[in-house]
Order: sequence, then structure tokens, then C-alpha cells
Amino acid sequence: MTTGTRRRLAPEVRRRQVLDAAIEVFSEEGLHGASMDAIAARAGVSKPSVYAHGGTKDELFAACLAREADRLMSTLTTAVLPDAGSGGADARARLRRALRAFFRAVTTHRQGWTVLYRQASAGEFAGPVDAARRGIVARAAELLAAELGGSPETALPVAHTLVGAAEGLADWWLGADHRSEDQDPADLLADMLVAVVWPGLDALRQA
Amino acid sequence: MTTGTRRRLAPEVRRRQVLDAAIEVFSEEGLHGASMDAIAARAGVSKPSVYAHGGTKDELFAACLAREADRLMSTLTTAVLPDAGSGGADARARLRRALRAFFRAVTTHRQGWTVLYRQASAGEFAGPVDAARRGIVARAAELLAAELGGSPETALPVAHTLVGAAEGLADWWLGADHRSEDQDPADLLADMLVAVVWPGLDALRQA
DNA sequence: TCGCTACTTTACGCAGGAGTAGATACGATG
DNA sequence: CATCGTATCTACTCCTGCGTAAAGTAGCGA
Repeated sequence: MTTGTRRRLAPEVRRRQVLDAAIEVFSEEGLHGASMDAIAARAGVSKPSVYAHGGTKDELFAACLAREADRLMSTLTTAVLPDAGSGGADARARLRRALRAFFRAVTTHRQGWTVLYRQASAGEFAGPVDAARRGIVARAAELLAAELGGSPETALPVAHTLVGAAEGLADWWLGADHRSEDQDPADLLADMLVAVVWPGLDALRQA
Repeated sequence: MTTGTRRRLAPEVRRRQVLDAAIEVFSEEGLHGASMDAIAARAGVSKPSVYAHGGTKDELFAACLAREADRLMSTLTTAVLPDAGSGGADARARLRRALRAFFRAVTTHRQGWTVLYRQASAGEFAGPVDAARRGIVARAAELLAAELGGSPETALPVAHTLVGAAEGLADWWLGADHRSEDQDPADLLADMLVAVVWPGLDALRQA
């Protein structure tokens, strides 16, 4: 039992395993609280393997960040892209759809969300996270401008408000357990948020 | 010049200096990024002095947190307390007043805000920060319930949404420089947020 | 069956930074 | 003016944890 050897796996697969484990540990312990040994243990792999597939701790964290940011961004994009027969018909429905996609992504991959928004928003990785967030806000601003009129620039503060509201609601939902509900949480949350903000947004259209 | 010794100051004064320096450094570097040496240098004091007046690094950080949380909380409380001749007259005005107080506090003490919400929300101090935030949200929920009807419990998600929206807007404002405006930023931001959320909140009253 | 190499164990180097020990000088008080 | 308490300093110790090197083992394609 001196040397236990694992099954050999394709580098790509191992890398995925390491990334998954890293996201778990980072979401629980934070960037500095997590040790490379802990990540190795969680992945069921030795520490040198973590370095081989994930690189430096910072590189590994950055990789986690990038993966989760991409996932979230692509989810939102595909949720909004199929305009189908929108034609500006029901702006409210489009908003609701985008929000539901956001809440679904967050509630489904809550560890990724935690890493991205709770652990990484401070310290040396504030820049990249901010960039990701700004990407989402920018897209929201485009949509708002298209639906409600005005330039994306004008819509920027409104977009920030909207995204902040969604984050606040998501955090609340993730904070306590709401297993009693039988409805899809994403639907529930999207409905709540739309109810609060839509009348105001609609009013902004006239102005 | 082997040993440069500073003027002796009253412990209370030194402690305030150390706390101020600590908040500055923590807001820039984060809890782990900040070194006690850096805090000492910023305070214009030696490291042992920092330990003498601020205690351990964790204690120092906790003290910063407590001070900023108290400041914010008391600001909000006093902004809402003077109901004067409200009598439920203008709920919208009360909401606007509370929001303006929040934005004023945040824009005035932006470093404190940064420490409290960006740096401390992750890691070992998530608990206390969460508690502070929950205090604010709870108060908001009370007010919402009083103004719009319903129980504070029902208003909780709405309160989280509202607070999240305010945070998002504040972050946007603090992110870029908006020195071109001549109006009070707090007024501006409060107006924006009220415009977005008030119609929806008003509609919730009927339901 | 043979080797290539992914993987493991083990051990260590090293840097950064928290926290401390002992020396030093300031300033109030008699 | 002498003295003492203590605020403050310089210079250290020590620990944690990243990152790596060396040496051996075994899966898997040829």
C-alpha cells in the first residue's frame, strides 16, 4: 500500500474533476481559506496532480471564475436570443424569461454562484469578476434600451438596479431553505421581481 | 536616530487613528491582502502599536466592521424615525427619505462601505456581515409591511429585492466617477430607485 | 510483453506575514 | 530636577501553506 495509483484518465477529464473539486472547496472556504491540499483531497487526487492539471492556485481560481462566468453568461444569452415572434410585442415576457434563466442558473449551480459573487468579489480577483458582472449589466442595458426606448447609456443605472435587485433576491433565496415550495423557484422568483419592477419600467417608457 | 519615537497620544486617540488606517487599507487590499505592517505604516505607527490598540488582525477587522455597521444602521434608523406628521400620509416620501439616507451614507463613507460589503462578505466574517445586512433588510420589511399592508414576513423577499437594488445602484455610482453632476448624488440615486420600484410597490398595496 | 507516461508518495525549500520580546524615550508628577 | 509608568520602537521568532523535486508504481497502447 506504499503507492496507490489511480486509474489513468484523459487530461481533459482530470482537469474537469479538479475544477469541480476546486469550485466546491472555494465556495465553502473562500480563496484564501481553501488549501491546495484540501482541493486535492476533494478531487481524490494528489497535490502534484492538482498542479499538473489546474496550475497555480491563482490560475485554478481564475479558471473556476472563467468557467462559471461563461456558464452564466451563455445561459442568459441563449435565454434572450430566441426572440422568436417578439417584434417588441411583449417586453414584459422577455424580461421575465431572462430573469427566470438567471434564477434557474443561480439556484442550479449555487456553488458556482457563491464562488463568483461572494468569494471573488473582493481582493485580487475583483477585476475579472467586475468585468463579468459588467458584461451582464451591459446586455441588460441593451435590452432595456431596446424595449423601453432611450440609449443603453441612459439605461445603465437602471440595469445596475435591476441586476442588483435580482442578486439580492437570489441571495435571499439561497440563504434559507425553501423546500416547501412545489413551484419552480426560478418561476417564483422571476414573478416576484417582475411584479416589483415592471410597473416602474413601464412608466419609464412614457417619460 | 536609532529609535524614532512618536509623540505620545491618548490611547483612545491612537485607537481611532489605527481604526481609520485599518479601514483604508482593508478597503483597498481586502482582509487577507492587507498586512499589519501596511496598516501600521498607513497609521504612521509601528506594528506593535497596532497590536496594542487594535488587537489581533481579526479583532481589528471585526472592530472596523462593527463601527461601519453601526454607523450605517444608526444613519438609517434616524432617517426613518422622525415620522413627524406622516400618519401614513406619503409612503413614497418616506421610502425616498430612507433611500437618500442610505445613499448619502454610502457615498460619504465609501471606504467603510467597501470593507463592509465587498471585502467582508466572504470568508470567516460572512456571519457578522450577514447579520448586519439582515438587520437592515428586516427594518425595510417592517416599513414595507406597515406602508403597503401585509406581514413583515411576506414583505421579506420584497425587502431583499429593494436592498439589493439599492446596493447595485450604489456600486454602479461608486465604480465610475460622476463628478460632473451638480446635484447631490444621494438625491439623484434615490430618485432613480424610487422611479423604478415605486409603481410596483404601489401596485402591491392593492393586491 | 515492453515501454511510455500519468499518477502516486514523501519530503523539502522557501516566502510572506502574524505576533512577540526587549530596549528606548516621552512626559506627567512629586 | 529626578523618577517612574507606559507608549512606542526595532528586530526578531515561528508558523502556515504554496509550490516543487525525486523516486517509485502501474495502467494502457503497441
